[in-house]
Amino acid sequence: MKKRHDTGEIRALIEGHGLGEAFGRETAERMELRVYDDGEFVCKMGERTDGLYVLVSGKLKIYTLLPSGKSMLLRFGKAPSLIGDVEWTGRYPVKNNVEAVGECTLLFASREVIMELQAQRPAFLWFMIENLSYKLHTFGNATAMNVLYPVENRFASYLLSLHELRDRQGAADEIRTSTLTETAEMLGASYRHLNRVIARFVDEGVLARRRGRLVIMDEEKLRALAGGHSYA
Amino acid sequence: MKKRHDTGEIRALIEGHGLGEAFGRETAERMELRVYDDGEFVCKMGERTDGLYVLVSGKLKIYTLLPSGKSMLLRFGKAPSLIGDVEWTGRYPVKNNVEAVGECTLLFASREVIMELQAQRPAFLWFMIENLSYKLHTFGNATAMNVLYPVENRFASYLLSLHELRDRQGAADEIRTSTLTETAEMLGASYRHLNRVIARFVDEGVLARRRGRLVIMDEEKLRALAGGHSYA
DNA sequence: GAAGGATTAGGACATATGTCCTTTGGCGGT
DNA sequence: ACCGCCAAAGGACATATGTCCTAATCCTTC
Repeated sequence: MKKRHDTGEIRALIEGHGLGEAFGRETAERMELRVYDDGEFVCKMGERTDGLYVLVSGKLKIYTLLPSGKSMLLRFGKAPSLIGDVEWTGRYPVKNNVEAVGECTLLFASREVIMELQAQRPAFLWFMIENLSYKLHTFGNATAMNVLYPVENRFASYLLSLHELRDRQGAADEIRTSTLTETAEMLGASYRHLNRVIARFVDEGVLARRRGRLVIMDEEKLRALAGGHSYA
Repeated sequence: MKKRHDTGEIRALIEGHGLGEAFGRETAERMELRVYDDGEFVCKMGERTDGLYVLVSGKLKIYTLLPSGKSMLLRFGKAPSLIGDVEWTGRYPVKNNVEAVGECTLLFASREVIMELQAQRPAFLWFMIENLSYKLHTFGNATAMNVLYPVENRFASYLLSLHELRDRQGAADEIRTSTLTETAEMLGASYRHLNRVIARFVDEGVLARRRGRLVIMDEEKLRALAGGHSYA
């Protein structure tokens, strides 16, 4: 992770993402820019956050590790997503892993700066409230999806999320599934089962395997399988 | 649902639940007390809330209805639990059903009153933020539980939640399972399957069936089955 | 380019859970 | 007391998913 302190750039990013109202003028000078490489962690479970992050470019994978040792994908974060909003009050430890998927840039404001400049500003507090509300509101959907829908649908949704990401980055035609084992964990399923699902998809012409990678053959069918739900 | 406007009583409840700081002095006069009977709805999915509620006595069952027609238990709310905190900004429609389990009393402040008296008070905004953070923090656990654990464990947890409720109300020894079909829906399982699980529990001496009702025979085993997770 | 480890692919079998259907028993209404 | 309905109880069978194992592949390193 690399840090930058270009106040002009930070100011531009804040304005560009419509955050000018939430963060006052002066805050920009005290914020920094943090750039993460693919696979780097913005924060890990159990740690304490040092402040508040705003994703301004790239995509984040947010997931949790369970006592059983399994992991579960919660969602993907895209700009301008707040990270550490649950924890920045200092009351809770980090509960989920946040990992960069491709290069990511985040704005960062330390807890001290926020407490000093923002803690009494209603505009900022409102911003936090609306963001938290939004998360709670959408989180419900994700939960329902996890409980209700079989792996088949969740996997379709997962693929589409990555697919959209790919489009934005103009990368190759293949899905970036670091490893299928890992993907299986994301979905809270066993590798074996995911494999079965993939086999079925290939059978039905939705996917194709190419040298171990997956290629989407029929985006329409995939979208139908995802059933309107999305991790993105 | 019955309303009351006893300002003295409201003030006492606010103080008694440590909410004095969050709500200013003047707000009490503009709040009301709403009493719900067992089974009544505090709010239903899709409706708009009229304001913010604080549960001060009784227990609430919070669940959601899914497009597939199934329902899923999210959690039980106990005092002093905020209801409508996600929706009160008016940005989102109600997403979950909130139903009284036994008689419940809630403090109520309309959106107008809040906007007029609280929207610019950092103390209130902080209160909301901390509450939302708390919910997001705990919600993660529930989700994990739903995805990870089989019906057997979730049901054990559900029974214990109701059991604790019963203790507090000093009611009979039987579990209040309005109907097993409904319970099954709460757990996101089919009635048939829940029935199988119950049969197994009876086999193992954890539960007993008595005239269609269930009786806990071995609370220890039940607690072990719940594995430390709880909907309460 | 061969050895070794990781990753993928898939067979065999067990468990979790769903759907459909039948029987039984309790309880209100006549 | 009789009827009829609804919830409870459970059989039969299908699907979803897990665990354990084995074989084929790919990639890295020596």
